[in-house]
Amino acid sequence: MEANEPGGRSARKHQAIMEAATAAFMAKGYAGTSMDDIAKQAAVSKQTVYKHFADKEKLFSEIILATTDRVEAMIDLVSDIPADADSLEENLIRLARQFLTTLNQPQVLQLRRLIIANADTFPDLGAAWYEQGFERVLTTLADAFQRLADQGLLRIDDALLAANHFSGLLLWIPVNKAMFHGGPQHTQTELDHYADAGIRAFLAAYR
Amino acid sequence: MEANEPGGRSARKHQAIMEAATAAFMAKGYAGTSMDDIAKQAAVSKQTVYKHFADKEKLFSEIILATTDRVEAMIDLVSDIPADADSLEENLIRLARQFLTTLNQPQVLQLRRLIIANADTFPDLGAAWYEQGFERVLTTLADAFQRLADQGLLRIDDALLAANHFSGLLLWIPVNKAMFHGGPQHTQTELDHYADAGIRAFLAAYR
DNA sequence: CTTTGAGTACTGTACCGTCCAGTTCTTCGG
DNA sequence: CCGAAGAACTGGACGGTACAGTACTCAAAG
Repeated sequence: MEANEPGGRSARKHQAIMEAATAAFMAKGYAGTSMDDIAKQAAVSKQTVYKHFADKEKLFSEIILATTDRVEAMIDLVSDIPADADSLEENLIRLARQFLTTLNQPQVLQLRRLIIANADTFPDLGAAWYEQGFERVLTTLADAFQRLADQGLLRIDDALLAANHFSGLLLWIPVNKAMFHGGPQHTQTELDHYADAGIRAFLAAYR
Repeated sequence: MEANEPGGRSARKHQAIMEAATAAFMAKGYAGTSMDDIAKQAAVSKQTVYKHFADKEKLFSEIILATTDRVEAMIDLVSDIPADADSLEENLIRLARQFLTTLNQPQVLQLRRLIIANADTFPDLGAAWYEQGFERVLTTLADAFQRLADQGLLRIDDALLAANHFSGLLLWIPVNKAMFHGGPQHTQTELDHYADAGIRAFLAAYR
């Protein structure tokens, strides 16, 4: 046999189910995805799915919580802003553009929609994802802003509030538009424009 | 006979179905609501429901589109900002507080979630609601800002962008939090705090 | 040889949309 | 004002389908 993936057969099946379920839920939503679909897509018998995950809800929960590790990239992105007075605007614009581009990826938007859509049925899940994903990025960003403030580059009372305003200025419009429409609605050029304008307003308020 | 509601029997039934369906969809989502539920809740036979609405999708569409008239109140709210230099901040804060309070009503949040959750299945519906609800308020707000700018009270290049920034500063955090959790998460005091802080940042950027 | 999985049939349930037989409301001619 | 034609409504049953989760047999991995 091919020892493609490490970690025994069972672990490989587990992985395959996770990946198939993630793709399926993302594409067709919770109610729109059947356990047969997932089993078929994972090239696995339905019995095996139920061996690894008690029921559909458990499977969904694990899928969603497993995605929170994707925020690590965002954390890294916002954690180190160079403390250089001359190039502050330039650096923030670069950060803002990456911020916007990352959060406008179809996968990210789809995940957002998936969680929001099922926040009624899985309130704990939505709350957990908000705290472990959303708020972690915000507090990290707030820390970075606080450092810039300590060095006199920004004028900030409440760093967390500043981080909130930062993301609100950048994200409110494009993310909302994407939420109500099927998917991303903006070209890279438009996103960059939002980023530039947002940073201009942010610096006018906080420098 | 009691002539409770005007318009013949048929019109009354139509109304009852609309109301019951709205309540049911809001509470339990599209997939979670059965046509039998709606009929029962409206005190109407299922046959009658299908007499008035071709199928479940049509019913849902009409329900959602009927809610766009609620934005009239918002339009009125933002359309007339007093052009008084001395009390500009005060007036904007009052506007911001009403803005936030209105959009944090459970019904409004629930409606948002309902539309977002089904934007995959009903893309036209999401787009229509975004344009007729969301964007109408934004353009009205932009017009109001433009008038203030013409009178020298604000310094604005792109009025629509300013309106976007206005709402982003105010709404991003509380609305997002509410989207991921079950319902509203904030006390009136917290909302007012967000409003005050948002306006402070807005005026720092645009006055 | 034991554990795990494949394949598949099966149970029970939920629900959309239709049909029908009988009842109630509305309307309109007389 | 009266009473019949006709439209709308009721209530329940039904067909068809989809799907969560289980049961069971047989093959294969370790």
